[in-house]
Amino acid sequence: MPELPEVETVRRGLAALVTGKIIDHVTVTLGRIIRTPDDVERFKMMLAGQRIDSVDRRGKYLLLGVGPYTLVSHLRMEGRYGLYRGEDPVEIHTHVIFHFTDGTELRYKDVRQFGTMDLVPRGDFTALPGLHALGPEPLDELFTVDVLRSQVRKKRSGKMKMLLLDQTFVAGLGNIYVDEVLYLSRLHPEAQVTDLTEKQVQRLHGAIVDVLSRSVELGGSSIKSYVNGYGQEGGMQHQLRVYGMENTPCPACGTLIEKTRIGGRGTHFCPTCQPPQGRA
DNA sequence: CGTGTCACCTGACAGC
DNA sequence: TGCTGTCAGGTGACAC
Repeated sequence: MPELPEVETVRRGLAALVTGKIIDHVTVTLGRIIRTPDDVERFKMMLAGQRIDSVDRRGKYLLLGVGPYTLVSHLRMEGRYGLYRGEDPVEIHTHVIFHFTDGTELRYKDVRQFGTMDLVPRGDFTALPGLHALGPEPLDELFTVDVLRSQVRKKRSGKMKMLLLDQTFVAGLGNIYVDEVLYLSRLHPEAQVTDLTEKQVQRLHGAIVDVLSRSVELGGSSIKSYVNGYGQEGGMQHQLRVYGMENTPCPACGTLIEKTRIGGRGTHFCPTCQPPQGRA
């Protein structure tokens, strides 16, 4: 489900819905979701009585400030949150429920059960390598062409598709937006990182910022099941140029969009606008 | 270090 | 109808 724009949309919803609420107690019906601490009972004890005082995001991670802790939540493929009244029937695939003192509940649902929660000392992410080693935040004003260039120059080899999926390179891109960014940059997904020209680095920077910021504005892409904290779909799926558009004409040149498999991930591109040699 | 494969799960869908 | 195989927005472990 979620890449940066979807997680940011969820974050905004949660910030409005649960900031200031006090957790009375927590119910966990699928212990696997809770990674830290390793004892689920301890997880529940630590959260009882705490107030949610912030909802932030880093890359694809949601960061809830709860008393002396940060609750780090990763939705992986299909995790989603919703605010319910206590008397609302609990839907299938609900695995964690935060019961608030006002009678409402924040529920975490996850069909594929891939999502994770880690409760760590506030701001201390050293025990979470995936979060700790995250690359620059692409919608931060500090993410300049210079920053992107230095990230690119760190790489000795590799294909563009793999580079953009690497969360230590730039945080928050996933399979949808990587394909969209490569299309807008006119780069073939198998182009070699080391072959990037200065001009291509600049185009890449512009494409990353453009695609992600447009998607955040539209509330993300709803491809299958994604909805925000209010249960609403996003609007970015209607603006995707190549993802999921195989065998339809490229909006720029009319060539049929192709779908292949690179690094095990479905990869969509226009063979004309994104030639293998990567000139233009 | 890079890359390919698999595993973690369930559900949707195509094809037989 | 039902079976089988494939695929899905992510990441981490593992083998070369």
